[in-house]
Amino acid sequence: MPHGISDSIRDSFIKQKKRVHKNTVIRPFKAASHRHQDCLDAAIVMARRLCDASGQRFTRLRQRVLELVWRSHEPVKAYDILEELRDEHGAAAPPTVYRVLDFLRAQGLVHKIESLNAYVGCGDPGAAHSGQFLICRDCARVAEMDDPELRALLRKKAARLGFEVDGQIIEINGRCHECLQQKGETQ
Amino acid sequence: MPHGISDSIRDSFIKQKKRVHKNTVIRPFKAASHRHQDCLDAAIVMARRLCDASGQRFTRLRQRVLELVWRSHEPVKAYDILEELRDEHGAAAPPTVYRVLDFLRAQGLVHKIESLNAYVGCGDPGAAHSGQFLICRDCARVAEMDDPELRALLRKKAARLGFEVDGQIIEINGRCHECLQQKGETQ
DNA sequence: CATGAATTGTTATATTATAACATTGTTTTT
DNA sequence: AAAAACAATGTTATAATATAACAATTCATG
Repeated sequence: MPHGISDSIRDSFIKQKKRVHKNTVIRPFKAASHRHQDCLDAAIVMARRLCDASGQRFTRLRQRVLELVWRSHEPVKAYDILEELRDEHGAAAPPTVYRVLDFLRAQGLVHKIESLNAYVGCGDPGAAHSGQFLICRDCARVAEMDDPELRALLRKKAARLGFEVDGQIIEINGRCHECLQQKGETQ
Repeated sequence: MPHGISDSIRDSFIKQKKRVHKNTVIRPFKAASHRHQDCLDAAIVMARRLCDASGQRFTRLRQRVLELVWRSHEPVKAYDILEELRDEHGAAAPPTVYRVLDFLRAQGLVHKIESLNAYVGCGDPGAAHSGQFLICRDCARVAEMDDPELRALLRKKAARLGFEVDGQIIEINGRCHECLQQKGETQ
């Protein structure tokens, strides 16, 4: 673990590692009050660790794009990242962004939400997985699950047709807890 | 049931209706030898029925686009449809195609495969559903399931997070039975 | 510091989709 | 049947998403 990272981050980091095979929610809907800087910092720390471990270079550009993806819990569009990079950095063209996104996806640090053409940071980049996303139609935030039961059932149902699964895309639309509550209040 | 439709189509039509709530496979991988014209004819008959029933107009253009979507069991791209229309018909621009596809999707006659930006005919357009797709990476064909167990489990898992589901996108990548067999043979 | 490999920059273009308004076709009303 | 109202399609332009191909730079390593 690198120095200079707050205790709360180290704690959540450790908790996250412990929970990997118990808890299927790997990127929850966080309370509005949560300290998002911690999410961001933790994501960067994890990314650096993973890249170091696998001999990949976690360059300034890659870090910056990952930070932009983690700017919030809403999916981020490639061209929004591009615009931000241009503001900061002068040069930047679509391939810059897409290449970095491809890299981050290959490392499991970022997922693409196919139904939105947008990208979210992965809450558990250690384990390879394709993720199961809950997308709130009101606040636009995305939570990620990786539920083994779901994966197993899918595999079983597919197997009935003689189909061998090697990847799944699951994107669930609906309303998150917070938005449901708010809806209740205003009515 | 309209006249002039072959018995085999009527039979499969009836069978399909009977099976709706039993069988979760609503668009199987068909044997290479199947008479695809029957798939196509059945789709058109169903479409006309549904449109008649709901007071929508099943125009020549809409029928033609639906036929093109059903040209095979592989997903079809919007611009491929467009090109075909241009060949046949002279005038045609993107909005022509996208409007018709939107209409067909709204009627439940066609699904979009989000991960491919492509469209497939629905095997059970009567019941509203979002479908669960199996996509073969070798032959590119798509099968559709609508499995209540899967839907229920998803709903349950989402509910644990207080999330209310109102739509799901499930696209499974892998290899279909036929392609797995062929792979076995050649090795 | 030379070399090769990885990364990033640059230019151009492909692919997918929608906005906005004009025209045509079809019912419905009169 | 004419007019009004509405639905469907045509047309032009452009937005949004993504990749190809090649050049320049950076970086680890000998």
